[in-house]
Amino acid sequence: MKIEDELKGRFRNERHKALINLFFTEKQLTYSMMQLLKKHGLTEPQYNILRVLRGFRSQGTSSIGFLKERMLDRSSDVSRLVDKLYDKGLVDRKENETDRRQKDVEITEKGLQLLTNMDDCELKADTLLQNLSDDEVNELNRLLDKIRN
Amino acid sequence: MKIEDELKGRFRNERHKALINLFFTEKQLTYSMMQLLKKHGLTEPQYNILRVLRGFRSQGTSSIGFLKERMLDRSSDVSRLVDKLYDKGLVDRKENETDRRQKDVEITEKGLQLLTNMDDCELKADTLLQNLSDDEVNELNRLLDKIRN
DNA sequence: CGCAAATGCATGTTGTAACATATAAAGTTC
DNA sequence: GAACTTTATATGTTACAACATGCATTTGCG
Repeated sequence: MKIEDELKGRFRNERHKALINLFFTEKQLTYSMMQLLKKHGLTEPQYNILRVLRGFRSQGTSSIGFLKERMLDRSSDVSRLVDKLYDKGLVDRKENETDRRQKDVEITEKGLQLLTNMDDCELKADTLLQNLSDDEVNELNRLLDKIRN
Repeated sequence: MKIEDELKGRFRNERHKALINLFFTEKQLTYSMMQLLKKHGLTEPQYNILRVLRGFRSQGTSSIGFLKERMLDRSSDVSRLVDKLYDKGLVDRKENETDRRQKDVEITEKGLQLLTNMDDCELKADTLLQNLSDDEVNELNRLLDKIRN
């Protein structure tokens, strides 16, 4: 459906429309993702952290700051997110030996298993853009990169 | 900057990257908008409501449900948003005469003046996509519409 | 070394999104 | 017109984002 109909609003110009369109589309996609994640008891930022931890597991533990850098939302409150994951037994946390300000965060076996069970999320995520052809996906990436410079 | 560098992550495929790219770009743009709005003491949904109220002013007052339909975020808690705007004297609110369940919401003079003073927000909003050509803006709109069907 | 600045993380506070539920009025059915 | 359903809005609760601040540790520099 076209955005004009969906929002029943008017736009100043195509540029304005594109901005709102971006916001609106993102909200819809985020909502779809969230519904999936909720089934597994995770929020989007929590899932994000687990995936980063798994991704960098071979390179050793990750500090809070390291995780923060890799979050979509840089203002993310990683300390408290890790708290939650720790409470659920999905990550481990200890003091770094050489820099005692840092915490070494690591995904647990339980966390890894959860991610494995969440394969459906990844599959679903890839279908969210199924209406686009491969070329269109590339074009979208190009345009989004360009927006941010 | 390309999204790979920004997030320092890896993506399963271009489709996955596009999804994250969309989320990430939206966050950046939202943040820019928010900073602007904050100068005027409004949040994005509050601003949104005021603009809708102004836009439909010639067609009479708006109900809460009418406003809800026109919000980006349909789950928006319009009742409480209107409360806030009412407290600030930016909108008026009275009971609808023919249907006493409904509330007639109306933007006040003060609200209209605030919007006028916020022209810079609109100008700025249009520059957020300034890196894109007109054709690219149209292409972006097309792709986003297509994502949502 | 001794001290100021920077860094890494934690925590307190405020506002708001998300969700469920409540309340009241209007519409529908018989 | 009584009973039920639907609609319009309000409110209660929980979790989390945003922002500021605090505290401990490390770093840099005279």
